[in-house]
Amino acid sequence: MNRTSTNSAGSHNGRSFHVHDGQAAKRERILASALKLFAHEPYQAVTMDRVAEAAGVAKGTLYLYFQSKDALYLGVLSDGLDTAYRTYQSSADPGLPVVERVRRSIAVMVEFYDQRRDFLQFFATVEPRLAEARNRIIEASRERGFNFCASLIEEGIRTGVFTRIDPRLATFTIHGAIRSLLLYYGASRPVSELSRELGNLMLRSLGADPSEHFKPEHPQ
Amino acid sequence: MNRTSTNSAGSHNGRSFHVHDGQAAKRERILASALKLFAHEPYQAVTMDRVAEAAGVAKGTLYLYFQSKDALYLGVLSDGLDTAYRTYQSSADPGLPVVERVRRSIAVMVEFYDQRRDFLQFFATVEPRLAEARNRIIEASRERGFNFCASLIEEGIRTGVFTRIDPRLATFTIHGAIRSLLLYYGASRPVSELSRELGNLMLRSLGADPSEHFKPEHPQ
DNA sequence: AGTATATGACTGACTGGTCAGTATATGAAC
DNA sequence: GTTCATATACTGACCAGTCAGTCATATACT
Repeated sequence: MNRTSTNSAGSHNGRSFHVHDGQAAKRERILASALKLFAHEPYQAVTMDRVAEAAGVAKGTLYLYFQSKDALYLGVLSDGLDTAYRTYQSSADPGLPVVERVRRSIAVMVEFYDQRRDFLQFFATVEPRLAEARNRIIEASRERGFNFCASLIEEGIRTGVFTRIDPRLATFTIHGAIRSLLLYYGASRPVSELSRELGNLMLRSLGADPSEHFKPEHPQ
Repeated sequence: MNRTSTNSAGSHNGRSFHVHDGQAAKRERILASALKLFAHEPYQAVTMDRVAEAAGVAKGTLYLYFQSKDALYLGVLSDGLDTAYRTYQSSADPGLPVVERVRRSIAVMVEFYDQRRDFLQFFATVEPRLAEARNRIIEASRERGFNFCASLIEEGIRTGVFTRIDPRLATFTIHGAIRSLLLYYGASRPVSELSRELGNLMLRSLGADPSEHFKPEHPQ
């Protein structure tokens, strides 16, 4: 299914000029161009010719890196999801109390998608019940993210910080909220502010007093 | 744009057999068939031939009722949104206290989409940044729904039932939560139960004690 | 030379939309 | 109630455009 997965990359060459930048970096360029297009137009409307043009390569080249249009679409998707999950995961700080970790998780995710509007848009309009492969990727990734969040909430319940609620339900609430917040709330308020307020909202919904443990933005 | 809108219908004929059911009812049949297809496959994959086949009419007939494939898609969309908003609106009971009205709104909306999984699926995957017309319909409908909800919350804040939060933010949270709840929560728990718990969750996030005003499911 | 990579004109399949023609309904005239 | 006339609803073979994917050729690199 995938070739050129994570191969060679930088053998021993010294040159990396403007055009001939690369081997596998070109794959990134194609993915980036494709994302930009897919984010603003439906699958159907994005032609391989235009992807090629945007990426600055010939159409045939696309087929050296991706088996098909579908595979390209899928590549964009899994690439983005991987990054998302890595970011999400890496921001976890086991030292902090649960309330803060929840707050932090929300903030990180909001920030992540806020800085990647294209991917957000793209991801928001992926057809869930589509081709099997596509489905499995999303499903799996969603589960990963959800479980991460749900177990956090579970811990909170266990330790008595949160009310006894369905962690899965709460997780969906949080993720749904972030999604619709970023997609539909205009630019009338700065995102960081919204993010904080959303955190409070969510913590309150979990039965925790958000003001209680508040500590203002300890730098890094 | 639309012909056969709400015309003649039943002149004076007595017969209405299985096939020759109708004039404008056929439009509904086409919309229903199209919805079923669009809900499970991307726009691209749904051909007019298959819509025609599913609706039991010839392809040409589709073009008697809809100007184009896009118009058909759009028809499915606005049809569903109209129904949604009407349901939403008609469930409003100005006599109830705010807390109960919020609870009720959530319940009604969850139930509505739960009974219309196809439309939910369809609606969830509509490409937001698509054709202008499509956009305007969704945008307008979303605003209507949001405003309805937001003003409810505003009232709650004014009357001191809710904490001072951004009503718009809270609205997005609620809608996002409903959406992701229905789309991703499996069948492991009955929807009515989830709906109630979600109501409590949301009320708590708004700063109201959900158990306080609780009254068990007054019939009708 | 030989290998890997890139190109872009070409093709074959697909599908939205059309339209000339058929079927059905309505109704008037006898 | 039969016949004919007119209007309306429907049909499906057909066409023209589009586009994913191919491949013979070219170019760069070793």
